[in-house]
Amino acid sequence: MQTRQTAARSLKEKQRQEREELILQVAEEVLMEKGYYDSSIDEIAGRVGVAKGTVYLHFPSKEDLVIAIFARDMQTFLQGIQHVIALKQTAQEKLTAMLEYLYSGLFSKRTQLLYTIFNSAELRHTFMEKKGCLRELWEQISSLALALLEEGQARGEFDPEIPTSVMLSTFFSLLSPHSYERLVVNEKMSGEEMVRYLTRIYFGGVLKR
Amino acid sequence: MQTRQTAARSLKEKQRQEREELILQVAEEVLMEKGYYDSSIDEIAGRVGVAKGTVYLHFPSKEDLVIAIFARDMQTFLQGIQHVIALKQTAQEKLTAMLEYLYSGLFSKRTQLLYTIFNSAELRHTFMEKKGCLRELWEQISSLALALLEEGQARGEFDPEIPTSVMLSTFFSLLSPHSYERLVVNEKMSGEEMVRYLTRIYFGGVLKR
Amino acid sequence: MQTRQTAARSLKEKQRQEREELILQVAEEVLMEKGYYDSSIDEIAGRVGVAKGTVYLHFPSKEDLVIAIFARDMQTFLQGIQHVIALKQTAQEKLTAMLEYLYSGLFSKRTQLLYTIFNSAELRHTFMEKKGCLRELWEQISSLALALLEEGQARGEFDPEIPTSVMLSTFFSLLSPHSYERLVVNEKMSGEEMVRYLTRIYFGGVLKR
Amino acid sequence: MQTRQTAARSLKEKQRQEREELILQVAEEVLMEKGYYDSSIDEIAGRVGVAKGTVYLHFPSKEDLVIAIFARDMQTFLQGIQHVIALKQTAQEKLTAMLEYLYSGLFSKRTQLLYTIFNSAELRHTFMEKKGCLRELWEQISSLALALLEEGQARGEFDPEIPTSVMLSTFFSLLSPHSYERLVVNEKMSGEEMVRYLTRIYFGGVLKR
DNA sequence: AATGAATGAGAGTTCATTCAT
DNA sequence: AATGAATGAACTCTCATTCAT
Repeated sequence: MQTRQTAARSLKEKQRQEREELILQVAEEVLMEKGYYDSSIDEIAGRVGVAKGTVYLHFPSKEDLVIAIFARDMQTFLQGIQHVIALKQTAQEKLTAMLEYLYSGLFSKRTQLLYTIFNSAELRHTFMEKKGCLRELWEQISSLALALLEEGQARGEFDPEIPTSVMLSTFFSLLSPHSYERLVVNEKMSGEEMVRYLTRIYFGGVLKR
Repeated sequence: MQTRQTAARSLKEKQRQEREELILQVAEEVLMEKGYYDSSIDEIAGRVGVAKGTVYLHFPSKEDLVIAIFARDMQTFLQGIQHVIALKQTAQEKLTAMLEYLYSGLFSKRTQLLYTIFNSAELRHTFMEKKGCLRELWEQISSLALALLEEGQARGEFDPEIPTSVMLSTFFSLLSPHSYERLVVNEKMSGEEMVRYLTRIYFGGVLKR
Repeated sequence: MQTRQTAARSLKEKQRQEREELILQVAEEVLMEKGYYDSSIDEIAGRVGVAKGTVYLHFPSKEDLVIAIFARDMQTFLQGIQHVIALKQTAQEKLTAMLEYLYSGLFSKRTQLLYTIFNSAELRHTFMEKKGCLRELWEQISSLALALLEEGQARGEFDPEIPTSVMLSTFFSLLSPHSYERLVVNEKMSGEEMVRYLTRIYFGGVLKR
Repeated sequence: MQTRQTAARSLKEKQRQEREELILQVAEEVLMEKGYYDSSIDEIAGRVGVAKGTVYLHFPSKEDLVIAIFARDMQTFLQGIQHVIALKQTAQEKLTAMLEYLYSGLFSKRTQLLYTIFNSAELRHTFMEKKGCLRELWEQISSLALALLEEGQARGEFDPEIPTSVMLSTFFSLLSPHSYERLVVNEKMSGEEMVRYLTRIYFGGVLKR
């Protein structure tokens, strides 16, 4: 049986988490619009509709707020990826499913955000190469893809003369924010279609077969 | 006939241009070392050996200075690319030569710099989508590659089912700063070797032939 | 006869006072450890084990909390001093006993705290020269010593050519926190020994007798 | 012969030093009025009549500004003290001259300021016990007085049973800001008179001779 | 033309205080 | 009565930009 107090406490806790989630969402939006340096805590707080201090109640610094956003996204990625690759058989199918997942619907924007960080030397250093959990999460995602590439190579699916490290880098470079903006935003190509072409290039090359 | 005055004036003009060139070079170095937000006009002026105000005599704002750097780099790229592709026959050879040029020796760092800007939402907006000059240059470079892809496709070299816009995006995504750091900086792969693998993937795919 | 209600009320009142006392004790500790500006209500509440708001139920502001601490300490001092001087005969003995009391055992740290406040322009202004209570208490302690000095002077014990106001100031300056730290903390001199030397200087001067 | 340029440069340099001096003076005033924590760079800049940034042009941080103030004061003290003690013979005369110097005219307020810092545990730690030049300067002033006390004791002038470290601490405790405010500000005693009484107590004690 | 001192808006961060629950 | 989330003013510090010399 719940006492009134525990009920109240869990209500507060729930509200707290809702607010934290709201801050994370708004901060992610602002981050995607303006990038790390042009996003200010003032603006994030303003858009959420709380005072600046409230943001600091949930996240001890701007850096920590951004890390929380990325950690959440990467965890979502990791779980989603693990789920979708479990449904496929070959390495090629699994890698394709990974790409489809990363650039489908809701996640495409988040993927863009992550790319932005990874492609900026300064930010990558700040957020990935320090102790934090982000490095670890990235290594997990990265290892997952690498394992598939090695497995595929071992089984004779993939070109044995290309180092898997190159295959891996290329795999994650397939969709830069630049490409995304050009193809999906400007040329109105659907995400699915884009992924279809990208995987076709990745696996088969651009040459006529 | 030149009067003493016009001679003096042209000397000054020459010195002015030399100084401007020096500022551009130093600013590019600083930009590559520290990124856009951590580069300060103070540091650039300091390294050049002029006062801060002098930088503003040449470039009306930090933004304009950076635009000038990129414009110069992109012009160099454009000319270099035009030169190297003139020496090759097929579209594939020409595109390969383009990549080799972009990531060879001196230019690899500049290429990284450009990629960083293009892949950062906030900076791309600031530098590409506002004032025309950079956008126009990029379109030229981009058109050059696009023309090769279309030509190659028309001649039956390239897969006719992949839209050339996708081929183009993928072509320019081949080397992200992330890949560069991973492969060249961490794994000590040579630039040439990396380009060889990337073109092999680009043209032939990762599948076993 | 007490009704159940009044009994309950007095119980609550007792708990209230115990809590207030606990807050005072903890706040004093924190104050001694960190000084006025580096002590936060958050930390005090945290160490007491209550919420921040609860501290404000007892003390309307940080300033008032600190005033309450000092008022309590000064009242303790006043009573202690009155007690120890009652046991002595001459003015010199009584003053010596006062010093011994102030810097013995438990009180030395509180004395330091008071000195810190009194010797800081900003804090003295805030705490002594505004609201009356502390000022009044200090006047009482001060008057007690002054009366002894005047009495001693009248009886021919003390130098008649030194104004008692100067004797008084000097008396209270004998042990600055600076001296305390130097002699007791760094040089490991015992409190008693230090008081012995200080009174020797105060009463007899540093000259050879 | 001075060129126009060098003349201009030295003018600028002169103006720069004048401004720096003005900032130091104003900052010292504010510091004396409000103490370290309640002084803000905004207020100092405002009183000087410059923008906040200008203060940071001269001093890299609030801490450094305060250190500069103290360093300047302590250097002035050190030189003044060395000068006045050179004119006296015995240790007693020299120490008296030191006190007279420290609390005379212009310096009395600065002395108060230094005392405030020395008597606040937190500030002493920040400003004295780090690497800075302040510790060194203080050691020099302190050593000067200690040497006189030891010399006086060796020559039989001073009580051989009181450790010189105690004599030293007591010497520097003679005039606390508290005493100063009480005697000079409230009771309108002149600085000279006060020093006369203080030295009388210090050297001869308060007892009737 | 060249300087660099001066500016001041704006950043991240802290914390005493309030008040709905 | 007790809570602690929320507030927002105030802080130190930065740096692109201006302008008197």
